[in-house]
Amino acid sequence: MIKPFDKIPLKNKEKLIKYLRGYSVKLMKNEHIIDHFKDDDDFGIIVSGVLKVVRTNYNGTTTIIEKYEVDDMINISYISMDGSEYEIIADENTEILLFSYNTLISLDIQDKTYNQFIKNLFIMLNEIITLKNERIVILTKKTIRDKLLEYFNINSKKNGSKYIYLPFNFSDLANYLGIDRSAMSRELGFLKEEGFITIKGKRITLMYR
Amino acid sequence: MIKPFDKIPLKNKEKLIKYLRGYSVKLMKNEHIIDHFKDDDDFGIIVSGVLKVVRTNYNGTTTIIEKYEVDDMINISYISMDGSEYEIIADENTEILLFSYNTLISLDIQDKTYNQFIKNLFIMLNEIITLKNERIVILTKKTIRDKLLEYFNINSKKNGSKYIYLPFNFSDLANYLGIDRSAMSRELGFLKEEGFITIKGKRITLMYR
DNA sequence: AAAACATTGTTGCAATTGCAATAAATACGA
DNA sequence: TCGTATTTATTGCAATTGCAACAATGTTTT
Repeated sequence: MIKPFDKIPLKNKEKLIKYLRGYSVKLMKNEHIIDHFKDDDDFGIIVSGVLKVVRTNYNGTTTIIEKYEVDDMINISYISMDGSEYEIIADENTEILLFSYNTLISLDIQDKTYNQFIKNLFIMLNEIITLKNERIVILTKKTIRDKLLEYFNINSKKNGSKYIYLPFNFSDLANYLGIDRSAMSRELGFLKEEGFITIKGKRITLMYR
Repeated sequence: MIKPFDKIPLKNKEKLIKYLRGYSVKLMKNEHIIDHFKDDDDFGIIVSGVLKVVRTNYNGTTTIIEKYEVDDMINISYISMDGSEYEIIADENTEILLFSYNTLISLDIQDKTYNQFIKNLFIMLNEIITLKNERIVILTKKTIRDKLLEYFNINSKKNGSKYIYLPFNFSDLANYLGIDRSAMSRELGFLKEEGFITIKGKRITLMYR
């Protein structure tokens, strides 16, 4: 998996960051990013730690929408629009490198480091799109069962195995699939009963593969 | 809105395409793209015409998932995986420029045209991600009403107006929102009754703005 | 080890939704 | 303009789902 500064020597990296007027922000656990970034600086790279995007429900319960980890790229603008019900919060002490997206794309220089950086980001975006597409395919399925099976199939294909290791807990899975957790639990129960799957912790085995 | 070959003179563009071993494919209306591209060539740009991604239902009805028009970029690999229920079909006579994504990203040259091209694609991908995110936000809403209202809000914000002009028909809207068309029609009826919206053709007015 | 907290399982019930079938309205072509 | 095809509206009904409340299990902290 490619990273933002792959193939870029440390020295050049530092020059590049200066050039892009990137600056680092350090968040304590549970701090909100909104308090730190300026309007224009809508583009970040996680240097260390973890950021989570949470949605706070009308009744006060919060669910995690996404997680960003080291070397992930995050587009802050789409989440932090005013009136948004989403917030970006540090899940632990976290450092982010912030840029202005506009500065990034309006530079008109022929610089090897800069070009390599753009190219790395390009590749990363392409991977992100693949993931978003997968999620959209799942979310457009009509029933919980179909969503689960689609999720299973995609992930079983990915690692060429009938085993699936959930990268998060069942609560977050339900969230990712856009369904109620208890309803999902019920449906997983049916799938187990009918012999389609077995579950041990975060490992799901597809019996029909 | 940026295009793949912005800021690239025609002459350089032709050189670049040769360099990337891009080649053009012409599809007649209703032809499937699957018959034309090689495994490795998973990356295309629409030169003329329209491509549609359709999902064929178990009972034979097909729904349009996405449309690609001139200068749109299309990542074919994610759709054309075997066992996929999706197909890419020419909606009219269409010409596509096909590349190998791997060739594109593994080139290691310092060439102005090439770099500009990557940069353009980078910007385009970023826009695509914004759109995908919007759709995901909508799709994760629990009720039809909430999906509709979210869709309205996003689009009303976008053009800073209480009017929304649907870019497709209601059938495709239901599809975009991942819901049953008749159920959507019913809910739109309620929203009209309750005075939230009025509808005239493809124009929806938000009365609460 | 106990207590506090977090995650997962279960279930009744009401509300929402998909589905199917049909009617009405609109667009389109001969 | 008439007829045909496509799109949209309507509605009954069964199935699915979200919600709430609570139990059970697992994890972490003191």
